[in-house]
Amino acid sequence: MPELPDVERFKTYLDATALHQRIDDVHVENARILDGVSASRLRDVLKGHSLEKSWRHGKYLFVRLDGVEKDEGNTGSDTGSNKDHDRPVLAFHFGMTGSLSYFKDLSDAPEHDRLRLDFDNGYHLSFDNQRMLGRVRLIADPEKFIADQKLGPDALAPDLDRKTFESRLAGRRGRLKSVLMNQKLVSGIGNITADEILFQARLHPETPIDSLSEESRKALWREMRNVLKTYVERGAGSGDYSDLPRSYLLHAREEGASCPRCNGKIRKFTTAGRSGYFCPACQPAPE
DNA sequence: CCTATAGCCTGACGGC
DNA sequence: TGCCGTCAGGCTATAG
Repeated sequence: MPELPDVERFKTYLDATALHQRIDDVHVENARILDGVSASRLRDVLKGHSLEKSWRHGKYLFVRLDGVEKDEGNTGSDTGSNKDHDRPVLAFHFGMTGSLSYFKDLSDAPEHDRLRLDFDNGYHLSFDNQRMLGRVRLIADPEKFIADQKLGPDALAPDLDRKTFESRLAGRRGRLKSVLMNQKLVSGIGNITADEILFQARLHPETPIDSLSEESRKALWREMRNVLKTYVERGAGSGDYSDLPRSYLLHAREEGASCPRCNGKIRKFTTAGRSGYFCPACQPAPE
């Protein structure tokens, strides 16, 4: 499930619920979802601290910790350890399934609770991750993390402009859909939003990226921003995307469904092991 | 360097 | 009802 719009919703949710509360305890229900940090170290680092600020980059949700209590024996000398960049950051990635869940009663814990924080107000925050393809990390430097992962700029970053976008796609030879989903070029687009962007831009998913006309490249840029913004706005809150415009492909993700725009038949196809949908009439094959 | 393909995981669903 | 294959809103390691 979690693509850019979903992770944006998780950020809103976390901001509205779990910030600024002291973490009393940490439960790692399944250590498989941890990467680069042990359960005991994660607990040691989190305990007594609070979540202070979150932000999203592509499909990652970062959460900076703050020190509610100073470490023992580190009280006197102020060597700059209080600066933002010295505080560790939690990095959530949800994989194909998952979400965050904030609740009071443990009986309301999600079924696939993999990591749970207990706050001093009696509430809990759980990392819900059925298929365990998601990962939680503890990182020192988010900028470095993004650089190390070679992640491209966030697809909705305000300072990402069309020129930069196009320059990042330049020189690629792959098919349109797999290029859009390559997080190293632009971060945040997944299977659903890739299909939607291509549908709205009226581009065939298997168009070689290097064959796009100037006009098509403009449409691609425009619809990438439009579609992602629209998904974020309409999905905000519930994560129910049924309120998307009628002209959106999301309502017709089924072989043989009628195209929301031309009433032709929607077709199912497979690229890179992922199944997708498109309208052969609205999105004619290249050549 | 690049692109395309298995494999990782669990669970829901449809066909037999 | 039960079993089994398929498939799922992602990514990585590996092959070509």
